[in-house]
Amino acid sequence: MKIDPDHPSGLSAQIADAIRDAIVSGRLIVDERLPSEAELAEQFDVSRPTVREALKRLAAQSLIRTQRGATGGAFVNRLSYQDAYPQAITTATLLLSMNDVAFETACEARFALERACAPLAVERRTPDQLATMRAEIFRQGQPGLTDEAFCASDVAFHRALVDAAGNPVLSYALAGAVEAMQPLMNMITFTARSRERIGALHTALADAVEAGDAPGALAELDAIETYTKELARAVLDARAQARQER
Amino acid sequence: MKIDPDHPSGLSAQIADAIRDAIVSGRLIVDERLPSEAELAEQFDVSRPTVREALKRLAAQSLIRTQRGATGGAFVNRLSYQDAYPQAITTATLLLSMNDVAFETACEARFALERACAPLAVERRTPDQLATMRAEIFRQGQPGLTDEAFCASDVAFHRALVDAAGNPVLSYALAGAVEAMQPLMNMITFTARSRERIGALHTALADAVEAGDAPGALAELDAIETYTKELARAVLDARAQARQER
DNA sequence: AGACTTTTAAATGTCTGACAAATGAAAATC
DNA sequence: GATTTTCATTTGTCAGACATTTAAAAGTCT
Repeated sequence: MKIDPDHPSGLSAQIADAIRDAIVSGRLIVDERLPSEAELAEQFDVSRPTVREALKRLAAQSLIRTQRGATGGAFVNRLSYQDAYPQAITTATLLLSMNDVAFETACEARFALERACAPLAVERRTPDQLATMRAEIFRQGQPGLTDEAFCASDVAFHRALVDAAGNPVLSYALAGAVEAMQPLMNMITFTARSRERIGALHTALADAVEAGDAPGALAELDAIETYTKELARAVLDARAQARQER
Repeated sequence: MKIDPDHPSGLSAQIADAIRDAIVSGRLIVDERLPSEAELAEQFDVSRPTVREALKRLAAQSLIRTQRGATGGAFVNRLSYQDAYPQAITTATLLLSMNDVAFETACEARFALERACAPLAVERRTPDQLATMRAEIFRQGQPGLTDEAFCASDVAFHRALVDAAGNPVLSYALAGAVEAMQPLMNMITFTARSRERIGALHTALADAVEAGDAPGALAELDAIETYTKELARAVLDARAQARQER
C-alpha cells in the first residue's frame, strides 16, 4: 500500500481509499481486525491522528466499527440494511432538497418504483403485511391526527406495500426515494378532504392486493399518483397566485 | 449545541451528528462556511483533532468540502448526483456481497426497476440515447471482447435505457442496483452463445423503444430477465455438480 | 495614481508526545 | 479451584507546534 504525500486529496483520504478498496475487493473480510492505529501509522508512514481521520471516514460509511480495550481495534463491519438505510435516506433527502428536483419528478419516480413492486406484492404479500396496510389506513382515518403523523402513516403504508414484494433489494432501492420525499409530501397533504380521498384510494389498493388483482393494484397506484400530482399542482398554483398578489 | 462527554458513541460522532442535522434540516445552507476548526473546538469544548475527526466523517459523506488558505475552511457541499453515485454503488455492492443475496433476488429487483423505467423511456428517449443503445449492441457483437468489457457494455446499454426515462431520481435509484450486480453478472456471462442471444434480445428491446412500443419493450425485458435467470441457474447447477464430484 | 511585488495573517494539514479510559488476559490471592 | 488484582494493549482525547496554502493587505516602483 503506497501513499503519495503530495497528493492534493490529503493523506487521510488516500489511506481511507486504500482500506476501502481492500474491503470492497474482499482482501479484508467481515469481522477481520485491522492493524492497530499505531501499526497503520507505521505502515503508511504517517502519524496516528492522520490514521484516525482515515478510520473515522470509514466509520462514517459503516464500513468499520471500533472497539476499545485490550483486544479492541477496528473491525470490518458486516454492512446491514439497517446501517445502510439512514445513510441512503440522508443522501436522498439532500439530493432532492439541494438540487431543486421538481415535485413531479420525484413523484413520478416514486410511483414508477412502486408499480414495479406491485405485481410481486400481490403475489407474495403475507397476512401480516396486509394487516399492516389496513392498520395504517385505519390510523389515517382517525380525526385529530397531525399532518406529520398522517404523512408518516402514509409512508408506512407504502413501505408495507413495498416490503410485501419480499425483495430486500427492491425495498432498499425504494426506501431512499420514498422517505426522502416525505418533506415534500408534508407540504401538500394538509386538507381534510384529501385525507378522505387518500383513505379511499388506499383501501381500494389494499383490496386489490388482498384479492390478488395485479392489474387492479396498478390501476389504483396510477390513481393515487394522479391525485397526488393534482393536489401538488393546486397547492403550487395557489402559492404562485399568492406571491403575485403580494 | 450540546455534547455529552460520556456518551458511548464518542465525541467526534456526536459533533458530526450535530452538524449533519444542521445541514439536513436546512439550518446550514449550501456553500455556507462553517466556523473554523479552532472555533468549533471552542464551541463544543473539545480539542481540534476531535473536531477534525468529526469533519472528516462529514467529508466522507460529501456533506462538506474543505479549502485551505486564508479564506478557507469547511463549506456545506451541494450534494450532486456525481458525488452520491460512487457512495451508493459502494454501499450497494457491499450489501449484496456481504449478505449473501441470492442472484435471483438481485436479478428480479433489477428488472422490476427497469420495467418501471421502460414506459417512460419509450415515450421520452432522445435520438442520442437510442444511438447509445445501438452503439453498445454493436460493441457487444465484436469478437475478441473480454468478458469484463462485455459486461461493462451490458451495463452501459441498460443505463442508457434507464437514463432515457429522463428522470434523475429513477436513474439514481437504479444505478446502485445495476452497478452492484455487475460482479455477479460477470460470473455468468462467459459463453459465446449467450452473447449472440443477448445481442438479439437487446436489438429487439431497442427496436421496441424506437418504435414507441411500450408493451413490446416490457415483453423484451421479461425475456431478458428470464434468459438471464436461466443462464444463472445453469451456471450454478454446473458448479454444484462439480463440487459434488470433487 | 495605478500596476506589480512583497508581506502577512488566517486557515487547514500534519506531527509529536502525552494521558485517560476501557477491556480482556494473566498473575496473584484466598 | 474460584475470585480478585494487576497489567498490558488499544482506542479516545488533549495540548502544542510547525508546515503549507491562500487571499488580502501593505508596500514599492513606474
